[in-house]
Amino acid sequence: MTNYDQDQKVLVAVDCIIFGFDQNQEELQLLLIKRDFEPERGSWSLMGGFMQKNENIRDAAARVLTKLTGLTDVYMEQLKAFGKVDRDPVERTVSVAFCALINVEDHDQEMIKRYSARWFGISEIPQLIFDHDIMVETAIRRLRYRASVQPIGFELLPKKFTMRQLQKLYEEIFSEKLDKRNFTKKINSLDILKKLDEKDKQSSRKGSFLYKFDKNKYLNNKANGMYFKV
Amino acid sequence: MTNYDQDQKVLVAVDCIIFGFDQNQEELQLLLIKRDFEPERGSWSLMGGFMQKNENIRDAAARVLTKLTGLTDVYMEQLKAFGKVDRDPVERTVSVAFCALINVEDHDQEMIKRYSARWFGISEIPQLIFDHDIMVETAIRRLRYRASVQPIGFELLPKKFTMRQLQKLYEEIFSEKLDKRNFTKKINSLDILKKLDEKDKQSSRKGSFLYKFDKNKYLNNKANGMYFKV
DNA sequence: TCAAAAGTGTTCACCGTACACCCATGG
DNA sequence: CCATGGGTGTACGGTGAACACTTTTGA
Repeated sequence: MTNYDQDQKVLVAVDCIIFGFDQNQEELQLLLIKRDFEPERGSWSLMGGFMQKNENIRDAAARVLTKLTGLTDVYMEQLKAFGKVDRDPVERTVSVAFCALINVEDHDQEMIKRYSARWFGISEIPQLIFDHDIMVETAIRRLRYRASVQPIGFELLPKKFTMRQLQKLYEEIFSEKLDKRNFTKKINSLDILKKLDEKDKQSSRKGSFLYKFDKNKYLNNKANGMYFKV
Repeated sequence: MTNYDQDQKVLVAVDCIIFGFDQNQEELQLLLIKRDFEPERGSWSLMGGFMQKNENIRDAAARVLTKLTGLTDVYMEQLKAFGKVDRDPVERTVSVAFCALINVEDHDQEMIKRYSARWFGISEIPQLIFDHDIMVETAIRRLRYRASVQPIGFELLPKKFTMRQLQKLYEEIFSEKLDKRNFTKKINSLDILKKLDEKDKQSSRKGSFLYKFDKNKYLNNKANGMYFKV
């Protein structure tokens, strides 16, 4: 075995674009941390870390996510590598961005405080360090695409949710109002939900029925293809 | 400025999935090289190389592509990073895969010989080294998606082409037969081609009209959205 | 009894799909 | 004159999009 050129080694980082859906504000949000280290101490940033030499890159991203949220087994998707020479002022670093969808209820509030992290609505994201703003843009585009192709929204909701919550979530993802009747019709036609006998009374006097995502139904109907228009 | 942890540096490679469309065989093809160095000497492989420390990752991919084909200003799209610990047996290496679309007529035949490279139809791709087969799968999926969203096919054709060639190309990309009338109708409705007065007489006695991609028309109609069904 | 959200059906326009015949030409 | 590929139009069905009223119930 020959050895490769050793002079050109660089650091590989991972950065996590963490999406959540705030039930109360009915808002798609992003979890950002306030850096308490140089460079750019005090600026807002994605949660990141360095890939270890003996660690799969995907595992590195999962580790970093767990460090901030306490969550494991989270939906994660790699976006791409960001590799401009000067993207990190300290040293040449290639960063691989991952986008994660979490159920906000589940995550560890204490851990978040430890990193001075905060949720931001996707329409009010502050300026971010390095090329993190481009990563976020990329992530939102990917989320939209993914949501139009797979029933991915359920990752962002609690186990039980109402049709209205689901609709609000998709409205946030696609940044457009959807028609209540058309939405219900579409979702029902996909045949991937189980309607429960319970109602959620939080948001109205009448109450609205709760649903669960039914993975078995989904796997049977997988041939369906598109879920929503892009 | 603090310094990051220096122990974890790794090599970053780029690998190019190079697509071409063979006019004669009407086949979508992939350009592969026969490795004349260890490890895996003699095996088929994607063209790759290492990113230099002072080089944007995208530029590294372009450099590698030029090295093999002689071409510059080629359509390239990053797929993603591949970063399993053991993907390269020699040493920990993260590879970023790029997919490139080239016009086969333009490329440098001599250079290809120098690398013992060869074109393979996408349905007859040999076993590849490392995780290159997964990269190729990913690239084909991305090509399909991209072709359904952008008028990308023209990158693979000569400047002037017939409606039949374009159709064959899309048939290859989507691996399905398309109806001649529906195809023509669809393409015409997009209003992105300029019909020329010339005919190509190679494939029939009657001859078939040549077209050119009209970038101005395309940019004006960009709002169109989808191009083909996925 | 009233305010506020939940739930529900129909119509129309457009687009994707299926489908078959005539045309032009070189040999 | 004929074999070969090139070019063209129509009819149907499905899906997305627009649109408004009734129901429930806690205050």
